[in-house]
Amino acid sequence: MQAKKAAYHHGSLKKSLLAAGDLVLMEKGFKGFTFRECARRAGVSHAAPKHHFGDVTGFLSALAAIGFDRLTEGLIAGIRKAQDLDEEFLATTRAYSKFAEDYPEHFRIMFRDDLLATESVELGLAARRTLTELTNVILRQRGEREISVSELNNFTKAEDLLGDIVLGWCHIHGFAHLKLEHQLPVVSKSMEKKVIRASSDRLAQLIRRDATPNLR
Amino acid sequence: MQAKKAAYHHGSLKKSLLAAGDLVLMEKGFKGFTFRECARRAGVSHAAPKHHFGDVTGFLSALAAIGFDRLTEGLIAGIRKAQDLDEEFLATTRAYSKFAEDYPEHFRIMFRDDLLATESVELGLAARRTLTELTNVILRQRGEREISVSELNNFTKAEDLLGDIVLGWCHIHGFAHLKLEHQLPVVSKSMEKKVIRASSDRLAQLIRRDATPNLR
DNA sequence: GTTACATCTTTACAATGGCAAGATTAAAGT
DNA sequence: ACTTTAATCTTGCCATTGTAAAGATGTAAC
Repeated sequence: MQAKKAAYHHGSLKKSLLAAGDLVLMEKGFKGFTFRECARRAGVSHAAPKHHFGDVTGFLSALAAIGFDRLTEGLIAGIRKAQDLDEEFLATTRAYSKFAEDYPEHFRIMFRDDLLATESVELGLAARRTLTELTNVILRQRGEREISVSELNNFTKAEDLLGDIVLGWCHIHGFAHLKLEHQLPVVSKSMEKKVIRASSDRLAQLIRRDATPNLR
Repeated sequence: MQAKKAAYHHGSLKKSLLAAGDLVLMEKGFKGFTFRECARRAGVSHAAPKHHFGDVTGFLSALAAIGFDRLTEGLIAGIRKAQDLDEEFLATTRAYSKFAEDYPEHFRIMFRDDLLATESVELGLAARRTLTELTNVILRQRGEREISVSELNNFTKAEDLLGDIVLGWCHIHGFAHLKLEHQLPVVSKSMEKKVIRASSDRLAQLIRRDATPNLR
């Protein structure tokens, strides 16, 4: 039954290929990531993936979408652990950075516009789910009502809120990215912890301080 | 004389290869970037680059170093245009982002630890020159004395200052990166300008406000 | 039960990075 | 001046890759 026989029609090849690609990305990294290797692991011929993903770009987009979903989950889990609003922004920063640390190769392809099929709705939706989570972090800091994914578009038109989102996300993303690529001028692990706590807290303070007081 | 005859010994192949690689990166992007194409443009055989750069990693590192130097120059030029300290941080953010816009493929390889030879002193120095420039932006905001490249190591040990550098650089880098990869939730160009001005100014204010008052 | 379609394989092709062996030239000894 | 040594570049080679085309196989629709 679930013993994968060598049937001509695989049955769930798309899933198997994604699982294989996910592994290859983690084990061999983007450099060692090849279409053919993924096909080999899925136990099919090297041309099989074409029917499901088109070209490499399409395949990477699907893997990037998985990455975004994993990031979203990581953010939710990290936020849940935060005791109160004071710790939530720092928790978000940490969760975001932890994802980059745990899935560096995913993180890399997720933010590579040139390697992805930007028209992929699947990828777009996954990215929007992540953005919604980040937006809600900011909204809570501002003491405002949270939104759902479907409301995202309307909210990004408010200049005030958009400014806070950019302020927060740029910091969070910048830290995770610079750390991942070893560009941060930090000497020790403990120093890094102190620094990111300090800067996150200061930023959260700033966002809350400038928010309209009557709403919180 | 300077008419490049087909001499067996090119004379300045390293330079020519770098110039070729620079162009290929800009014209064809990282995806179309190949060792052989660069060799072709330089008018040498496909195996010639090996003597000068080893493998692709080494070659990309040299190109990344060029990118960092270009970024450093862009930062200096942008900062010079700023009228006063109030505008300097915003000017830095813009210059950094402008570099990412003008040289997207350079930007991409510059922050790809896995593609570069991290042991390259050339690359390390170029990156440190950029970091020094950014550090000085923060130092000026704090009303403190600027540093030279050689002093960089000592200064990154001060937790207080390091926090401000991380705060500033993460924002600057995060914005440039997210914008380059089209992940910013901005609707219009004008909106983007407003937002980045607002967030940069708020951040600069924060850095200055928390700096020790007696020093400025 | 036949026809259309989706899925997967096989084969082929041009291109790439890296290696090894050889050709050519410059430089350094002597 | 002559030889030797080392640096530089070429040629030829190999395994590997992504993509395309055509064929094989099974599924589903009619």
